[in-house]
Parts: sequence; structure tokens; C-alpha cells
Amino acid sequence: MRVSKEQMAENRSFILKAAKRLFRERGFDGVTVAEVMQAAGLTHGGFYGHFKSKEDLIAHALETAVDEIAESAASANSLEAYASKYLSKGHRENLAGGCVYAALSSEVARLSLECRDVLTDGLKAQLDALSAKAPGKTSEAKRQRAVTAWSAMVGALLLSRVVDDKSLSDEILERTRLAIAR
Amino acid sequence: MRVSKEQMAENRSFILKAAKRLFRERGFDGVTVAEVMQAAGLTHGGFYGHFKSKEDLIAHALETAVDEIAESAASANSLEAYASKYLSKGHRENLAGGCVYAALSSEVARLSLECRDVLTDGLKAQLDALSAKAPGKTSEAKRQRAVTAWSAMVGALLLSRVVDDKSLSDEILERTRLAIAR
DNA sequence: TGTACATCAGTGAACGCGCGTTCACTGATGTAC
DNA sequence: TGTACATCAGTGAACGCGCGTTCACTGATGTAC
Repeated sequence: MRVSKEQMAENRSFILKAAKRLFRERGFDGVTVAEVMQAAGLTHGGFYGHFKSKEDLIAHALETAVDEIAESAASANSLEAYASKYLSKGHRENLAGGCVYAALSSEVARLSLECRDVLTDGLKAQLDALSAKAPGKTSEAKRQRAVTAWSAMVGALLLSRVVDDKSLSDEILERTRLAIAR
Repeated sequence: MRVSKEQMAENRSFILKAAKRLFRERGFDGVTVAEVMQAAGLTHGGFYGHFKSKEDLIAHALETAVDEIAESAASANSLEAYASKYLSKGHRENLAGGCVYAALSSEVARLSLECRDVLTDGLKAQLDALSAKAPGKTSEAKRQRAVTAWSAMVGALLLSRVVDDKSLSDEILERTRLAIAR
């Protein structure tokens, strides 16, 4: 049952949206192509009309996930405000809708160069955006603040999710937020 | 061909050693039981004489990997010295032999409670050890330094591995090292 | 504008491969006498 | 201490399931007249 060109484009974006959420929630190997298609409201057979392979889907899904982060950083009022939102309990609990670096970092480091390129470009944009918002007299000082704050944010969110003890998890987030606000 | 009790204990430790390295290098799903056994110098059939399941192996391998980190932190001279070693290019390139949190963090957050318990206990020990080495007048100040430094170290190492651009990767490590030394 | 036909997005069964796991077997270990 | 037998760690073939991928088919879209 052929669908219109607009419908097909919409379907593709449904697939990407579903993949973006599912991959962050369960990891690349924890999600099947069939599950992504079902979440997008389609059947698995049609998948290869949209993407070359699962790996191709991963690359495109990462792109949209990276864009999402860049937008949220660009719309923040200050580095401190961004850190406060990033290091919130809400973000910690929202794996599927949260930061792609924190959700997939260790898996991504083993991905193809194509996928890592996407994340590298995203990270550059992220660091530039945060540098612009960071406090500091010189651009060097601003960048120093931005890079270290971003490392701390990603690390803290990750550790807070690994940890199985609520008060320790909260402590990690809170102390890191404090350190970034300084 | 039955082996002696001592040989069997040694074989078990070979399996754990191989698993610890392979999991960090390729992730849990990127390594098969047969590969672990082969790396340990055995055949795959004997695996279930040592462990209940692959997941059981993961839990035990994580334990030994966590111990490894705790030891390296305990033997460091200062927080600064530890950070300098942790944030080195050597560590970045040594995925298989490096920090388990940086290598497996995002996958671990989706693991069973049993596995997360192991990492939670390890993290507590790690933070206590680093707090003792951290500079600061009060124990509160020391802990604040230790927790934020540790988050930043893990995050920076992870990001430096994701990034596909050597100079950016180096920059992340170097700036974070600088921030911890302050 | 209306009709006839070609195109092709989506369907769902099927394929083939790899992986975790099981099992009958082997032969060295360890024990009972 | 030496011998006979039971035990059981390790072997490798086999099983079964799930997953990525393919393919013949369907029927709505879009186009040519």
C-alpha cells in the first residue's frame, strides 16, 4: 500500500524519532529494528526502504539527537542555568529524552567513524555554545570553564545513573552543580 | 579431562581476567561467551561449570574491575597526581585496561540491580579514597573536591574517547587536568 | 477533468546466521581399600 | 604405598531462539493520455 511522498517523509521522521528515544533508553544492541518500526507505527519490512541498515539508522538518529542538545544549550541563559537543568533529577530519570552523550557515550566510542564524526561535530558546537555563555574575562577563560563544566556535567549525570543509592546519586548531581556555579 | 582444583581455580581467574578486558574493550554485547573462553585458553562448553550465565560472569568481572580502580586510587599520592594519570593519553588509548566506569558506564546504567550494586559499592570506596587525598581544610571541602573531580575525570575521559579529532580530544583532557589542579 | 496504467511504500512471511546454552562424552584427578 | 574405581572439569557438537535482512506481494499514489 503505497503512501504519498509527504506521508513517506513523515514516516521517516517517525522512525528517527522512535529510534532516537529507544536507543538512548536501551542502547543500540538493546533495540531491534522491528521494535523501532513498531514504535513508529509501521512494520519491520518497510525499514529498508528508508535506511541502508541498522547502522545507517544509528548514524541518522544520532544526528537528530545531537541537534536536540545543541538547541537546548543555545537557548540557555547562562552556563550555570544550563548546568542546573542538566544536573536535575528530572534529567537523570529521563534517559530516553535526555542527553545523548550521557546515554550512549561508552557505546559510541566503539562505533564506526561515520557515527563518531556526527558526535564530534555536535560536541564542537556544544562547546562553542557553552563557551559563549560561560563567565570569564577572556575567551580563553570562558572556554576553559565551558570544557571543564561540560566534562563534569556528562560525568556526573552518568555516575548518578549508574549508582543504585539515591542519596549518593543526588549528592553527585548537587555537588557538581555547586562546583560549576562556583 | 578433569583438572586439579588449583588448575580449576586458576582457569576461573583466567576467564575473569579475559572477560574484564574484553568487556571494557568491546562492551557486554560485543563479546561472546565463546570469545571470553578462547581468550582464557579454554573451550566454550566449560563455561557453565564456572558461571551460571553470561550475566553472572558480567557481575563477577565488574567486581574485579572495580577492585582494580580502587587500588589505583588508593596508591595515588594526591588527587592531582591521580587525575594526571587518569587523564593521560595512555589511559585514553587503553580502553581494555582502563577505568571501568568510563568504559562501560552507559551500558551499566541499564544492567541488573546486582551489577549496579557492585559498581555503587565501588564508587563509594572510590569517592572515600579520593576524598582522603583531596586538598581542603574541612572534610566537607575535601569531599566536595573529590566528587566533582571524579565526575569531571570520568566525563572528560569518555568525551575524549568519543571525539574523532585528536586536538579536541587532547584539549578536553588537558583542560580538565588543569581545572582539577586548579 | 476523467480514466487506465505504472510505480513503489508498506506488509508480513521467510531466510540465514550468530549467540547463549545444553549435553553426551572423555580422560585426568582424587579417593577408598 | 599401590591399585581400582568414582568423580567431575573440560570438550565440542548440537539446539533453539532472536535478530538483521530479503523478497514476493498488495494496493494506494501519481502520471500519461
